Amino acid sequence: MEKKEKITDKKTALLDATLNLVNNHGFHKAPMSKIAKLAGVAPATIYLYFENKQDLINSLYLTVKASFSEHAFKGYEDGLPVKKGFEIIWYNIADYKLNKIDEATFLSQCDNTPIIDEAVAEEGLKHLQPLLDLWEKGRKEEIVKPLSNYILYAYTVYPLSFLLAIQEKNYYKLNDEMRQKAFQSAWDAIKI
Amino acid sequence: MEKKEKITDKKTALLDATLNLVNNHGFHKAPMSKIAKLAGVAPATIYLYFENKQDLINSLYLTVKASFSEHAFKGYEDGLPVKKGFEIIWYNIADYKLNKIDEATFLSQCDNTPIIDEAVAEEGLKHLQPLLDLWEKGRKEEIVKPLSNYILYAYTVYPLSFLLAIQEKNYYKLNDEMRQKAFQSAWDAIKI
DNA sequence: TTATAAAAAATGAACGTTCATTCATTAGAA
DNA sequence: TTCTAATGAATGAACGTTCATTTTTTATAA
Repeated sequence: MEKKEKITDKKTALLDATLNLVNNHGFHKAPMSKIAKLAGVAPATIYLYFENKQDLINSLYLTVKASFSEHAFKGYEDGLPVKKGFEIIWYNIADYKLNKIDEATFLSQCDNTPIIDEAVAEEGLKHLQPLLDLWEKGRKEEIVKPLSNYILYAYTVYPLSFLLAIQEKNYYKLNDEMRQKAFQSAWDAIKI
Repeated sequence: MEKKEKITDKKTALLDATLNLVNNHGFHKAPMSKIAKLAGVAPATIYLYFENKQDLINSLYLTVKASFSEHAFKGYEDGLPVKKGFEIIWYNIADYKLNKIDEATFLSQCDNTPIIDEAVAEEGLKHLQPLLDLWEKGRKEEIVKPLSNYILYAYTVYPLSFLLAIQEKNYYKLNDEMRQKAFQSAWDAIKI
């Protein structure tokens, strides 16, 4: 028990350190030596927990992606009305992107650069299935426009990445009122 | 005349090479030696045209951003009706993002990572002013929702980045019909 | 035009540094 | 004592950049 916890401890510290360094300085300025130092560990120790740097990055990506997906579907269940279900998921994602800033920023970076191995990136996509199912239902009920999942995603979830980036740069937080308006725009974009 | 052209030639070749390597393998796997080789030039030659690697990347960013902005406002003029003006600009941007794939992919990467110096990144933003002015007009005429420029951008232009990425990964091209539907969604998101 | 000198552009090898990774050794728990 | 986790110094490869030299272009004079 204790042993397991300790292992997780250092592993987590390493993942956290990597997240911070890659976010703030980019992959190319996040050397293993600095990651180790920030995690309070010797460089060689990294290799007890990860095969190499690429494995470290891939693991971080999958870890963060999993936490994101878990967040996205909190309180959601199949069978809810389409708009209600969509609202729940959308606000969950908004909360994650606008509060867990470091994690969300890192995901943005991974999705827009080739730093993650392709196979790993694809694995990260599978978590969104419930949302895709919901959209399918919405299309059948003619509540949602007959658009591909890609386009629906592009106009509802993806804009949140931009709002996150803006929020970070301007050091201001999107308040509840703005968030409601943003949701309305997302819904207007895809509703029939 | 000839001299000027030749200089531009090598500089252009270097920028092109950088664009390709950074796009396909990321900044950290785009060493100066490879950039030089791909441009058909000796490594030392790069330093005749650019101060260092950072300057090379910054220059590339500004060059591409300028070409993007030029494209965005082709055929647009002040005084057009808001929806018409927005349509022209939106389709221009869509054309750019979906056809000039390399350039657009590179811009995405720059906007989501810290590889560009902050001051340079801010300079790249100034080009969009006519669109911001148009939105201001739209808000005054109560055609466009009273949302900040950030949100309007997030729901109209930004989604195109996602569609670009998808198009790249799936090797399919968004046809005209899909493009029209995408425009409709963008407009639905922000119109009153 | 041709020959030659001066200037500019381009080069490839070399430099110092930084990096990811390894390994012999040590510290600590069982 | 035995075994595992952790270490810090060591290593070789790769990197960005520099520099002495060569090649190409331009300018000048015959």
